[in-house]
Amino acid sequence: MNKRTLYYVVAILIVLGVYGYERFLSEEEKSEVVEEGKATKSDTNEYFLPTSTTNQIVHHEGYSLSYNEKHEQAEWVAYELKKAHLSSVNHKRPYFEIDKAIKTGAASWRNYKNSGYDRGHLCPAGDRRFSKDAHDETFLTSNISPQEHQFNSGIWNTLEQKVRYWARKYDGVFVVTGGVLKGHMKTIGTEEVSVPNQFYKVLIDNNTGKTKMIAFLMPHKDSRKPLYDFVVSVDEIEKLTGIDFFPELEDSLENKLEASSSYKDWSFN
DNA sequence: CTGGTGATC
DNA sequence: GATCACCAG
Repeated sequence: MNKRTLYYVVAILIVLGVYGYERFLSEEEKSEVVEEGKATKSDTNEYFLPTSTTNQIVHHEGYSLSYNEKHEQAEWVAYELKKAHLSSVNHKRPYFEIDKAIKTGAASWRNYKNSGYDRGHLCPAGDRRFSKDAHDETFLTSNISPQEHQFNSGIWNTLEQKVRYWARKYDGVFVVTGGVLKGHMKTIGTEEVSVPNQFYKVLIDNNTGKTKMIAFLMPHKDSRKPLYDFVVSVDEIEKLTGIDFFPELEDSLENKLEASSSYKDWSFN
């Protein structure tokens, strides 16, 4: 065998090897995560996971969530948005699927049909564009909440884009998002999916040396106010939702950061 | 980017 | 039900 042929054979073997490995990974994902919702998560993910008020945490490949059966949606969705996750690859939008990992039964997408409300992503599809699987995984019904289109495509979208900006600038952020599932709420569909009156987003950056947090609380309506007008302390969101956001942080650091509603460490430019 | 709807097979 | 074309903020 001459040298040229040898290189050719080696190249083929590498391609087949990578293909086989990806197949292996996708099989593993199917059996463990999508169907069973078992606890496969990164250490970072585990460290920053909030508490669940409903005792139903489900882990997917690209995000974890706590499902509230009564309100037929997640009380929080949490994921790490790494700088390396940011991608300009476009994927075709899939159909929403009922999340089989929710043991009490996740809401059907039919509840949203002709409801007048968007199927608003909690973990945005735009944050999971680095692979088709990660992107498609955001189209599970456990990852959506009814949102007014003007809100979703307006100030909420602006906030989501700002999060991507911060992920790029600060080399990744950890994100927790949800609707405030309290008080009187409108419902949609036969399963009575609650329409939150407020949405929140909590961010922590623990990888640029100094740990920093920022939290947003927004009324469920579009606004032309600047984003920083919606900054609140993490404590305020914990008080509203009953969720403890970063229980595994060292207590004195947690107390100090969660009490602050300062946004001086976060660039709004 | 964030989304929806109507026609078609 | 799946797809494609077309629509809006």
